[in-house]
Amino acid sequence: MDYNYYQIEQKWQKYWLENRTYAAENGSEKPKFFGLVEFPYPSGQGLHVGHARPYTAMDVISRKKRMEGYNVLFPIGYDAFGLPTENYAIKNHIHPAIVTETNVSNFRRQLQMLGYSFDWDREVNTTDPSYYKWTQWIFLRLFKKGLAYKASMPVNWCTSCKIVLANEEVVDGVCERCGGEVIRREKSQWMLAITKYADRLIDDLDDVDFINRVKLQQRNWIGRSEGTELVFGTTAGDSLTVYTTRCDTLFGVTYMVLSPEHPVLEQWKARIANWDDVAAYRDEAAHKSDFERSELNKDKTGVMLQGVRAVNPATKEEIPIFVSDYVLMSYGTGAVMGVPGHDQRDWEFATKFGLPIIEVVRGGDITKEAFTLKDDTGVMVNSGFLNGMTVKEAIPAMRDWVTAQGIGHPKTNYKLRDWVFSRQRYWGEPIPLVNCPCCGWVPLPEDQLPLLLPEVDSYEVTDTGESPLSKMTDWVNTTCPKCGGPAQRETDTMPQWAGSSWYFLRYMDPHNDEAFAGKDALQYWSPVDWYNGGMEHTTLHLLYSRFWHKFLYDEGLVPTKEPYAKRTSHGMILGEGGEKMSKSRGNVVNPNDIVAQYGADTLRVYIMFIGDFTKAAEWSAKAVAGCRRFLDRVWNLCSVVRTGDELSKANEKEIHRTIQKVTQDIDQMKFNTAIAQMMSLVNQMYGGEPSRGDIRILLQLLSPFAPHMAEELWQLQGFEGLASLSAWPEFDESKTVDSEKTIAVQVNGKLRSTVVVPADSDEKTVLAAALADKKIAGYAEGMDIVKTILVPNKLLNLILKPKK
RNA sequence: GCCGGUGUGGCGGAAUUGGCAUACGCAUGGGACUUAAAAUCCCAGGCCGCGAGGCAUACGGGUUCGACCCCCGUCACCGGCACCA
Repeated sequence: MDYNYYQIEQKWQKYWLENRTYAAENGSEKPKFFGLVEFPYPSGQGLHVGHARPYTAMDVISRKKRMEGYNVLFPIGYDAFGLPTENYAIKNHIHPAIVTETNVSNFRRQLQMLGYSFDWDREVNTTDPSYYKWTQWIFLRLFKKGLAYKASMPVNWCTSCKIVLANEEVVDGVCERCGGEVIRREKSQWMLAITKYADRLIDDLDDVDFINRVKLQQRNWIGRSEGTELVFGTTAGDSLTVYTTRCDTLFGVTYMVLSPEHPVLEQWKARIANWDDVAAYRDEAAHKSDFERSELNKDKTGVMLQGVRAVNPATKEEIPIFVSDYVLMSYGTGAVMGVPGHDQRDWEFATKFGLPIIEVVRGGDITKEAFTLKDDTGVMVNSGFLNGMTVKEAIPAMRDWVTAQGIGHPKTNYKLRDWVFSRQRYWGEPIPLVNCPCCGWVPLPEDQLPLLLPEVDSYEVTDTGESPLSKMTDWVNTTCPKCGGPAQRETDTMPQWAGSSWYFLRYMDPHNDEAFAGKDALQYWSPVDWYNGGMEHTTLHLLYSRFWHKFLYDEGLVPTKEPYAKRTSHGMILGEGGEKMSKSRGNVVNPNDIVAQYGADTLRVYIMFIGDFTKAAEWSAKAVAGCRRFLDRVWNLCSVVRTGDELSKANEKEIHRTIQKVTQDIDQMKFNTAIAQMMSLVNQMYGGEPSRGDIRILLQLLSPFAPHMAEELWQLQGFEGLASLSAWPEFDESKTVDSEKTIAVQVNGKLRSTVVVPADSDEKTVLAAALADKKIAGYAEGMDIVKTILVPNKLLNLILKPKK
């Protein structure tokens, strides 16, 4: 009988779906396992083999957990708000909801085609009003706690399309669609105060099992830095505050620099003799994009203020103040003290403008470059009371001094910025706030949620940069929920990150219309036990969702501080030739084609066998065929009805080893070696007659990887129930060991021969066996055995020296 | 520049508290079956050498009875951040 993968896969997919085989149970007495994969953005291109890798991996893990007796929640959904859909809708004059519907159907069909054991009763879709009701509800909680606020923020503005662009639409400083100039423009935006959670987002990483590079990347992204804020007096009679991590170098400060956006400039306008130059420099900086401003850090530019100078509090000397765009308004205080001897950027600036460079830490050659080491290498000089100290000693000494003088204090800064939460787009969650001339921003009452997206005629953004919703005057004009007076709705929508920040919670209780999820469901399923996803989501999605979850925890709405107990990450699937798969390169592999040609089980086995799960892997059409060959061999071996429910003598040992290896490897995501071991077992079984008992175990181990075939053969052999719900086999370690061992024999560290001895033989026995070996005897001839090293059951090393 | 990762046959990759390097698969060669081919099944193989043996885990050192593995240095590639004071 041939392996008819098409019929078999159709049959079992239909069976699983109709019988709700993999539905998770709320309120079960069983231990739970919540395995999570990143839900897809349902693009028009459909599922990509890149999706198949992480999805198959977590499916394998979930299927094994189910067989191990867990109540498994393995859900899927769609993160369906987003730009590509909106752009497609604009271009083709189709409502984005309809585009989404079509794409979702396609994704669902493809996911089912791959035999994933998702609980299809729990599918979620972020664009569904019954879902985004709760996204809006959580936003309002944030708003009520003061964590959502309005601020003027720069946006990317395409001067030719006259629209606001997302960062990813700005390519090399120009508009991705038209190539037009992109400038920074201030716009009032909703912000979320994620920086208030910065410390906890760092510190709580100690309590979760995330792979190290995720933790590191999040820590670096948050960028906590411990330093000092210092106040400098000015000749204008006011003061200027700077942030520094090197307060020890205060005696070496020879100038100050302000960011072009620094507000003090306006205050000093009347005093600044060269105001025209300063204003011109400021305008020029404003017209530079972020890209231009940060791209070339080679040449420092700036203008010295005429008429205002600062005073170094340590030396009491007057020093000049500059404006320069190498200082960022968005970090620290927007002003820095210039220490050209010990900061490379300051060194370049001072060299260009001919400013004095003072050495205050001895140890380098400051005529060539700044000396920046912060360890014990340098010694303080030219620094009054700090002289003779190391930098490590001088930092706290100076911090104490400025604190005592009342001109400074310790301060922690972060690179992390607050989250810009507004988008001037149609296809996103409406922000449920009303702007009332009397009451200000007023949240919609809960019973008015969800605030639905209105039907609009055009999804095009306006040429003023406002959201398309702003043209809907019927929708925009409303009454204030507080005072009943005329008021206007917010017309910006939420970013795509909103819906994905809490979706894992909805899976726990997806049909609840009283709450985003019920208390019992949250208590039972929290936290997510294992979340696998791409490294590209480390600093945005993963951080945002941890932030929301911590907020919900503070509100008493979820039971755990952290949403995910464990986070792992997969490598990318590259096209043949080792390049990233892309439409333009024409190297995209469509899962539909592979399934049509070889079947879903082959695709699953191949994508798990392709290489180390955590590393990038190159697609190989030939190697796919090899995996199909393996499944054919399994089919030919197992489609013959066998006899004997006990394990066969010939295969028993290898079977126990395989159970052990597959069990351990799946837990460590070493899927490739688990499959290699099953291949070896099958190779061995070809050498003899496997019993029905042998086959049973093989099918169970194979079931997570090739579930359709395993199920079919299970039925064919007449085993009870479903392979995928059978109890995961256990191994007996004592049955995995050999009674005889092959011992490597080395002479002076080089392998010279091998001998076979009973397991656990002592040194004497092994040595005797070794000396009985012709080759070893030859080496030992005329030599003294100086030393022997035995690694039990593995190796014997003889150290020989010529006899005297 | 800073942070992290990786480097093993013709190819994808195995092997870690330091103990037989190259499992498994692809490609290749040989054999069986076949009128023949495909498919299938079996066997072989790091490189050099007739052989004894020698040389091999990016490169150069070191520690060790013994190093793909640990330490020091160098190179290459990949990812993240990047004027963060």
